[in-house]
Amino acid sequence: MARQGTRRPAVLAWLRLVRVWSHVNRATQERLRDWDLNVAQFDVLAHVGAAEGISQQTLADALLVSKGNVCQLLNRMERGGLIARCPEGRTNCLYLTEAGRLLYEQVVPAHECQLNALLSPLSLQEQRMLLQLLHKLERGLRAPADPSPTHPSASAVAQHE
Amino acid sequence: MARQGTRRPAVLAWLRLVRVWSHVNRATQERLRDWDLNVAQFDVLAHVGAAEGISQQTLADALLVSKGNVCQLLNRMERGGLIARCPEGRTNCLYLTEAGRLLYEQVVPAHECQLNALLSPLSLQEQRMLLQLLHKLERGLRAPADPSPTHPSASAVAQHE
DNA sequence: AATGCTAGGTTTAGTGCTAAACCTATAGCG
DNA sequence: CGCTATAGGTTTAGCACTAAACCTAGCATT
Repeated sequence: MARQGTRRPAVLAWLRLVRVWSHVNRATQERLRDWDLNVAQFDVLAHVGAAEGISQQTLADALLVSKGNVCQLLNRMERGGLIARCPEGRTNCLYLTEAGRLLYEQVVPAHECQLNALLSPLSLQEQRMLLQLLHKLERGLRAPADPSPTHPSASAVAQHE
Repeated sequence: MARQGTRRPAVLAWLRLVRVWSHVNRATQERLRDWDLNVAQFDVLAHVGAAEGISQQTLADALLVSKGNVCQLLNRMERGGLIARCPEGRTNCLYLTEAGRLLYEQVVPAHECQLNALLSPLSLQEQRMLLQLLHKLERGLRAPADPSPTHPSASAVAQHE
């Protein structure tokens, strides 16, 4: 309670990011219930719809979830008639069914629309700024063992203890 | 993937935000395993340590989780000797035990340090920019759902004690 | 061909969270 | 007082995800 003043921007930014994530996530979740989808299922639908023929493993990597999870998700969605597994060699290529594509073409624009609305407290320019910052951050995160620690901003790391 | 060009900044920003969230979350999770804590338990520890005497309900609201979840978390942490429930009226006031405070004073700075390192791809100024954008976004998100913005000034400062 | 290796997929045990029902002490009100 | 409503906490059923074991088809090497 005493150390509010000592909080670094990184910590505060993370707290806010978590809250924003949580809020948007919940809103999304609620909205998707209208189509009997949860967020993970939507992600599958959107991803397969945008890149048909993708394999389960690749899909799992793209969605940042385990392949076991993808397998279970697909079981349900296949049973629900949205997705088709098409064995090819030893991989399953994934495609939308008729129903799947129909749903895709409704729900994806709706979702993008909702996101647009949710982010509307920021102007377009601010959204682009946010996008850019997150992009930079993400690239930096993905290369943690970066052999070129060129940034003098490493002072951030060194300043503890 | 396919239709990148048609995507609005809001959608792209959200995708990036999710990836950043996921990455940092995982990194945090891994680090906390050294102390036999998961993220939720850490959050409880950090929050109670920063605001002792808080009630379970208030804690749940602050952590954006259900009170049932908090109850279960506290059961374990109480059994683990980190947290003490102190009944007062019909509410339970929460305090850290000796061991809890000891852990708190190790793990919270370490966590903040890790966050600092994780966000270090961004300069301090960029972190502040990010913080500001997220702050604005968060306020905007909370507003449409909440028709009574009774304390507009307080929300800016006293968010986290 | 026979052998072994590996990549893709599936299964399963276990964890963490939620929603919703449940319990109970207190507050409010007649 | 006594009765009800409700806020805080607990319990429970169920879902979503993971890690890790498992399975098996295809490939390489011999």
